[in-house]
Amino acid sequence: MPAPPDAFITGEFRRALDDRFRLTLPQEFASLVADDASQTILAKECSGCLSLWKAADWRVRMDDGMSLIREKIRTGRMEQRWTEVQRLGRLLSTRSTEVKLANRARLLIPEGFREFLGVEKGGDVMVIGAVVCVEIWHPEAWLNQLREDMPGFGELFKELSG
Amino acid sequence: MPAPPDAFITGEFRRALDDRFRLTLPQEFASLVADDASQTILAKECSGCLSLWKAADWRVRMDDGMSLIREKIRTGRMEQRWTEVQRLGRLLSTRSTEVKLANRARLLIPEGFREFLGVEKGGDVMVIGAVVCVEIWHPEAWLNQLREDMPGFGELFKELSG
DNA sequence: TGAACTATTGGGCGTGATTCCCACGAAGTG
DNA sequence: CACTTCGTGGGAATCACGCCCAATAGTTCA
Repeated sequence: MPAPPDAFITGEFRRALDDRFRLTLPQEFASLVADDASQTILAKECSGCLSLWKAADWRVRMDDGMSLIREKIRTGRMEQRWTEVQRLGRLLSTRSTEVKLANRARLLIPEGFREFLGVEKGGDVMVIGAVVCVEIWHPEAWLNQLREDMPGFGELFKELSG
Repeated sequence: MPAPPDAFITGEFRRALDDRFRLTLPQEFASLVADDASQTILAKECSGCLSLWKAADWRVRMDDGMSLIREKIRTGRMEQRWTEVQRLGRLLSTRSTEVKLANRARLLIPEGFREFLGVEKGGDVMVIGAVVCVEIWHPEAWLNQLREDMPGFGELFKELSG
């Protein structure tokens, strides 16, 4: 990530979804992933997990394919790349969307992301600070993830901090 | 791409065809693929998928392809391929039509395109922004496409379709 | 301990989006 | 000509979402 002046995003919370699929983020998270206009990027990570990003950070993360497309389009040279652009564009569309937080911290999970998260209306989710973004987990998926990742924590921490 | 710095077309929506094979586009898409006279190009992409283009963009896309072929023909590098060229010519004819968006951003899917899309009247379709065009997918075909393009999301589909 | 705040949650309501459904007219058929 | 099919237009019920406020719960500060 681009050395953000922002603090690391950390913490773990249990939250419940509305019957309208609204989720109020812990206020401290909201300010870290939203811009002044309360806009953020909501993305699909893996089954049972969504993530929230500052638009700028998300763009950086996506840059693999997208910036290339942007360039091609800008310069109008796209010869044989049309279908490729279409394909990536398609994926960009399913993968993420921009959303606005109401009341500074309330997120409406859009259709399409609900099924992906796999939580019923009114159900619980885990909201996790993942340093560079906020993750929203289906409780069970979260447990599985933990079981899988925890043993490697010490190793990973050493690797990333050393 | 034409100079007009049109915004990326993105977004994913589920929509229903009405009993007469009409599809109301998400209004944000309508203006991005239609000109002032509400005309757009409807094209066949692959079985289960149609696409909508601004006429200008479609022309550019075709020309990019055509000029390549023209070049090959001109330089005589088409020897054995004539039957294929012929086949291509044939396909070009059915590949696209110009359609007019009626009243409420409503698109009548013409005969010939219906079977290609493979959705019954009243059935659901997915409407996807593919950056340079809008795509209309048969739900099943869309899932298959995702499975193919996003193997990482593998588990999801097991759950969603199971 | 109590008052003042803040964070979180639940729900009302208005507006616009999406559907469902029907009417009208042109075209096709026997 | 009676009857059916299809393209078109539009009315209207329904639904979803944005906006806002009220109630509750939890914390901080005198």
